[in-house]
Amino acid sequence: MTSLFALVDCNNFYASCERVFQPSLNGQPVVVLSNNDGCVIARSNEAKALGIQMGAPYFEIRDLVEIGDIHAFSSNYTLYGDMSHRVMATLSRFTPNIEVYSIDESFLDLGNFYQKNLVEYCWEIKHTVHQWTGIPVSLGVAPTKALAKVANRLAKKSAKAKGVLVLTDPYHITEALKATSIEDVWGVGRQYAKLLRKHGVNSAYDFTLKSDSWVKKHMAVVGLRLVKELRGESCLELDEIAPPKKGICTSRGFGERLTDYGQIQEATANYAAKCAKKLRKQKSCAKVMTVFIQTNFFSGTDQQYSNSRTITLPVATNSDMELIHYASLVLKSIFKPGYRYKKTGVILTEIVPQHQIQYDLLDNINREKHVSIMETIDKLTSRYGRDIVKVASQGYDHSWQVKCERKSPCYTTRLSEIPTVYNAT
DNA sequence: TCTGGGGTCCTAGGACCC
DNA sequence: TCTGGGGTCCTAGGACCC
Repeated sequence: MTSLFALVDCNNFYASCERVFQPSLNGQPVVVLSNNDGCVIARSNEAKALGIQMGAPYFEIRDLVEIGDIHAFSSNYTLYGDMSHRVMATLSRFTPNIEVYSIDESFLDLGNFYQKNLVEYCWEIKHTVHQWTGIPVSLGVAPTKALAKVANRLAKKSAKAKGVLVLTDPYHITEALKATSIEDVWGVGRQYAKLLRKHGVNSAYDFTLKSDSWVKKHMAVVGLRLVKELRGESCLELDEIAPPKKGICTSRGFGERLTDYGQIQEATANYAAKCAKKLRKQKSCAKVMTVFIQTNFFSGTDQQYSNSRTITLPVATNSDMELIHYASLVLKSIFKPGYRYKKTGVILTEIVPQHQIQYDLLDNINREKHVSIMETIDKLTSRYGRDIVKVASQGYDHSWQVKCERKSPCYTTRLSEIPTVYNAT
């Protein structure tokens, strides 16, 4: 049987989410900003047309925002996550086999759909998603995932395709590959693009003409898989079930530079609690923790310092109290006074299923109690909102928190309420 | 003044063992 | 003091993704 994949991609996803709830912004330039309102991470077509680049620092366009020529939003991941679920649920109606690849993209297995009128089916998918969720999507269909990516990109670019492109016959596939420059190929980043250009590879088509041995030598097995996919040989399967994460990280820049240890400690405690929550969500515990701290690399005037330390925990855990405790200890050991800090983060690795923990004979923590406390906290927060209950060292001042001055309401989910502080001792 | 955050996979090289 | 080779495990770093 021949394989066939559709790549469904939400157009300008974050910007589209904002527009669903403010339809007056349709046809207007809209951008969404990164944490701290630092730079542009999503743009509507109108914003792209104004020449605003991905990653452009916000201060470069602030004037245009202030006079109302561009509408800018702080990122609102609660809203985008919920909208993403709605889109994916809608897509699941169209095939039993779907891989949610990222917050705004899915691969659909259409292997059994060759006999269908594929173009018509794609249009039906596109219309239904738009009607049910308000989000515009584009579809690219082809015999491999890498080719479906190529098709999807052209579907968006081409005025004729209008968001749907089915690539099944060899002639059209070749034409599509010729029309795709090498840096636009999925899996070819800046370094590989440079290397390939140096060797005369300017398009995806040129790439398919390179020998397997050349590709393997310069781009290892990942590159080899990619070039085969572009030639139409399917090497990447549909991964329907997301495997549990092997590393979990929470880090953020502060709203302003911090020098005070207490504030940095509070931020770090909150990041540790966020990591713990992500662990519990996938029913895992972590055995190794890294904490890092850094000043602002971009500053030409500030004294620079950065450091990190990794520790192995006595017993793998997903408890807020325990992870906060260790994160605070590690932070203390790497914090040096006298610097203006920009960012800290907590990274957890050696992640194991929570029912497979190696206990330690010398362990004197009442783990059953921790588990039941965390279950209670999770229930309360899912019912009454994030931060309704927390560990005392997480504080409630939050002067370190990221700036998000232009955030839209969480239209589709419950709002947080006033926090109650839980004492962990 | 202002420049994101969270992941994955692969490889080379060193340490260590027999 | 010199003489090997092969295997495994771990880590750091590089490449990529959205």
